[in-house]
Amino acid sequence: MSGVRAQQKEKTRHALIQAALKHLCAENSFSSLSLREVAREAGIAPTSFYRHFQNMDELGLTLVDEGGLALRQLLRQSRQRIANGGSIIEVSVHTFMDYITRNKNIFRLMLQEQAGTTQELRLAIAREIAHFTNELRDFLIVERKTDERIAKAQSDAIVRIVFSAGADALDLTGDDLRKLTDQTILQVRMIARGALSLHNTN
Amino acid sequence: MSGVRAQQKEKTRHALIQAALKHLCAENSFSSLSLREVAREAGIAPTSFYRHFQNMDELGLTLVDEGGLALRQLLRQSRQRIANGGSIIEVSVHTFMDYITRNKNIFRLMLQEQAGTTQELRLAIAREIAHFTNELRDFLIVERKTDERIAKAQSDAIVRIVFSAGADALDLTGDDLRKLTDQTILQVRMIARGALSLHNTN
DNA sequence: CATTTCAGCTAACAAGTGTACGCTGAATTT
DNA sequence: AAATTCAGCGTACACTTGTTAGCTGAAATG
Repeated sequence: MSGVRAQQKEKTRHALIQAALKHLCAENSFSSLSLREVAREAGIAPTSFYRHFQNMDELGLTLVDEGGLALRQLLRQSRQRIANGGSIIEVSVHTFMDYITRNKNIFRLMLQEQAGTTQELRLAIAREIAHFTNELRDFLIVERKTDERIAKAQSDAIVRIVFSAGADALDLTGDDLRKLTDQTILQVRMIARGALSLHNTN
Repeated sequence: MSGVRAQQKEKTRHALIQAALKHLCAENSFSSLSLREVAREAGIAPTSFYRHFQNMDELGLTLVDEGGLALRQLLRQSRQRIANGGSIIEVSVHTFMDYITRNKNIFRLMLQEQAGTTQELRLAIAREIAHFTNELRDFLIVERKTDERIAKAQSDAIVRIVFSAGADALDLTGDDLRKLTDQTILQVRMIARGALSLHNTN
């Protein structure tokens, strides 16, 4: 029942995932990563790859799903920090930037394949982002009593800006990163204020 | 002096550019486009490609530059329409969406390679976007007397949102496209109002 | 008219790719 | 203890890729 065999299989599956992630950087996109490369890095024969994934796209899908999961967990932490008092905007943006700088490769994958070649991957990424947007929208409606149409546009705008800034954050460190983060916070504040203003006048 | 020869060369150079553009769609990214494919489509031998570009990256750079040029020209038109009266926000967003739907492939290229593998291309695209942002920022400072820091954040936010929405617009038509455009206008309004609000209180 | 230039060609290469096929041996099941 | 399963392997095949080297013939130059 312990499953020595299944355990070993899970292990090399993980090795494949790690191998793929390792090769993702500014110079190597996921779509330019070959099955053979991944297999080599993971220490198995190319043909053994098929024991774990039907093709590279399926591996990519797995990466996106795992990345999305990590993101959502972080968001939950973020919401807790807000519940304990603290600016929702500041905390959220900082949380997001932290996530990105600590999971650069997964985020890069999402950025690259968001406009990439494989429809399935594109959809998966769109789904992850929608997840993000919807949670924020619901928060705005329930906690902030925001009008639905406004809340939808507002959450969508915020997510777009934060993701876009996140893309730029990948190549920054230190003071530049701090500046970008501050500007992003300012921008999200703009949206929040603007939404409130439109809310009250319409 | 007429240059029958130079004329012919320019012609096949154009054919190469068109061939590359033709193959850009949701299913074929620029980075997955091979030199041989482009040459085949343009009707020349693979090796003749080198008579025009040193490598594929140089072709990509050319595409980005040409796309950026078209975009800037459109922006100028847009600004004229504003001078003749009309909401700057509405006109600008509509102009942008028009550009995208009419130049889908160039815009796709920019989206795909914005987070792509070739540094030179990435930088070129970043430059084009910065161009966009800077012109808007200057407009805000000069015409709208906006504080510089606010103007910078505001223009940056607007460009981020419009580009991001543009990416989604690529796959939409008819009513969906109209809805997205309307929402984008609303979002830009939010930012404008929020910027004004922050401007007056700080 | 003689010479030079040069866009485009063919042939060829080494390297890398995805994937089909069938084998092996250890883990698992019966 | 015998039978089955199956993760991983090696071999092999048919392609595609970028790039080199050298030729050709028409256009440009003097």
